[in-house]
Amino acid sequence: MANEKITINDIARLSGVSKRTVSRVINQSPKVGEQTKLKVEKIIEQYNYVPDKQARGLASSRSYLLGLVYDNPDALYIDEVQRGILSFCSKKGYELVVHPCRYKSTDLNDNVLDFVRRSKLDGIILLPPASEVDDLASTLDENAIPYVRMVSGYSEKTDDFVMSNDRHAAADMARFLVSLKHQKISMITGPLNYRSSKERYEGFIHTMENMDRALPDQYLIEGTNLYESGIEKGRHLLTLDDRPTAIFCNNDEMASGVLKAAAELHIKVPEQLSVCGFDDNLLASRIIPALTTIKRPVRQMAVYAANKLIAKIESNNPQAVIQNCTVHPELVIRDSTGFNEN
Amino acid sequence: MANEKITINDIARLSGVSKRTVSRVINQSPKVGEQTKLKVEKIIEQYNYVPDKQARGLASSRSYLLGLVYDNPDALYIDEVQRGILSFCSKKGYELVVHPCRYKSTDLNDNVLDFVRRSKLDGIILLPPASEVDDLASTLDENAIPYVRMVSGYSEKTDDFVMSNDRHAAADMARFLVSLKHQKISMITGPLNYRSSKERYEGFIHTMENMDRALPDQYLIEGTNLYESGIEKGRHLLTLDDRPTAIFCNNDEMASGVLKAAAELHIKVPEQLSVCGFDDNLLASRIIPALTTIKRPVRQMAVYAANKLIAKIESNNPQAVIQNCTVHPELVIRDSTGFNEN
DNA sequence: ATTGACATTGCCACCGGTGGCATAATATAT
DNA sequence: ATATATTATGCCACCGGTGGCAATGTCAAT
Repeated sequence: MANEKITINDIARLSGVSKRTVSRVINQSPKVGEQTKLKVEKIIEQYNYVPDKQARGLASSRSYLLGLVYDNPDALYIDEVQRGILSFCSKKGYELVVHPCRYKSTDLNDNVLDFVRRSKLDGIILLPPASEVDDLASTLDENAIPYVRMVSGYSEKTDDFVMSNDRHAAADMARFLVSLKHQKISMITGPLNYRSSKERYEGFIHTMENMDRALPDQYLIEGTNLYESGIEKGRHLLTLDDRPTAIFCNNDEMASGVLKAAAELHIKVPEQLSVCGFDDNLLASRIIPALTTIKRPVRQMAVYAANKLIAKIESNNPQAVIQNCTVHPELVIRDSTGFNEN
Repeated sequence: MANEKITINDIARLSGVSKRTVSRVINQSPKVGEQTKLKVEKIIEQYNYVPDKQARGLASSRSYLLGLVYDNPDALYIDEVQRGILSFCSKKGYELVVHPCRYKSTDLNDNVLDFVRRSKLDGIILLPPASEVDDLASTLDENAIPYVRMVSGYSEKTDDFVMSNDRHAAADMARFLVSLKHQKISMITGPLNYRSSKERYEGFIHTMENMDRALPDQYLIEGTNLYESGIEKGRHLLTLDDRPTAIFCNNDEMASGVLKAAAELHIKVPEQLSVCGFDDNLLASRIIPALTTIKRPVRQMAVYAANKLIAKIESNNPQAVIQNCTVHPELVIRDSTGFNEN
């Protein structure tokens, strides 16, 4: 099966047409006669011919390579995203090139531009928080580089976005905790300059306010999204004179930290304290007690993103791009939350 | 800075030599006059010229793309490997294309071959368990595709391997548990057809035997490396009439499962039971109690692998390849193990 | 029969590099 | 000085496709 490599010239000769016509068949050009097309396709099939990406790229300045740009320490999230993208793009004949970066670095724009140019990527997918940097998006626009941004929140300009409605999910969490009769509810937010953190924060506290349960200042703390931050802020909250009975964390990492702090202080979860997170990463189901959290359909988002990006690349008219891609995370109730006993 | 793209022809014209000579400079050919070389390099520098990978690839059948082939559900491991490889290969001008696969599928060989051909990859890195399939390695050899295999264990044919001495590390664990005065020690192995599982298994039980502490049959169980398997086998072991006081698991995933089972059965860790794993993935430090485990220097292995692969690709003589790459995992003692109290 | 419009196909240059060989320049031997 | 080896450089074809345009064929309209 794995013969010597066979080129467009071979196919042309074997099917008795010019290579240009074969090229047209490959690219599904409409201006090819029906029977010619069938004849060529048959030969292509028969010899298992696949066009050479490099040659194609050189001639048409395409590479059939997509880039994934991220600055996110959450390996579980990254892995899920990669698998989602690959599941879609590999069947479309694209491959995925990965590119971790430092989203805060001053040369982020140049760095990403370089990345795209060096491998002539056809387009890139941006993950938070890099996806939140509008300046980067502008630069990509200026250079006519197709891209899709995965973000939390929503935007009118849906063309370039795949969105997750974290705000709504955080509101669900607020209602859930209240339904468990908690009176003293606290939240450890992520860095509020991150869009996702802000969405979750606002969704949560606004809902609380609407139920006349506005969070007092000492119950509202900004963390860094890291485990260590969860421990630190957890310790702080749990040693307050009037400690909360429920803590909602911006992500599972910090929620794990809070569990750690609670364990140190011999506070029982969920009997004396309810803890919940956001993401539903692997940790959430493994840790003891298993975390009540919010599951983001990350893989689904990644599939949408790949779909959208390829649509953008392959169509010259932007209308062809699939429409609004918004995804709804949902509450997953496990063992770290319970009725308030007081 | 980001001018119109500048090609080898521009450089040739600007520096007053032929493009062939510029090509020689780029490729560090020795047959270029010293001052010519300097002159051209200066122009290249000045105009920030980078050769086009596709054109280069088309002409020389190289792509400057490396592939990463894996069938491993451990996202943390994969992420670490990716970052390790990238840290080395990006500065050498290579990019990384990722390719999850099903290592058991009957068309693994064809699948991987296809992957390599479609994108004309210069070489690939294989991760366990795919790296353990000798048949795949043979196929790659036959097709003259450069590759490096990351494996647990050792091999005489060090050329193609980056190895981790898991056997030795497992022996350390055996000695550690014995030093804690445990008498009834159990092991949940991974699937013994995996090389890594076998190495850890043998390192552990042989060391136990050498200390006259051979494991009785009922304390030796084969698991699947998955969390659920840890729960199931854990339950089984902990409900034996004469249950063990220490359980060594082939990986952290299963160790987490055992902790879960222990929690269900109200067995206190580490007071009544010591549990330990292998890998030191994120979970290990986050779970409560934090796991005693063995840390594999995964990133280091990945860097070695990239280094070795690129050396193979770039040199025609195999001697240039860096020598023996063996890495030594080490014991990390945390809170899930303690002195046997009986 | 002639012409024009349109659909189909082919020809050739070109994308940006590298390989092989010829040629020019310089050093060494006779 | 001349022949000979050695080094440095240039020329041209080629890698495997695509773009633009010309050529050919078909059919309806004049």
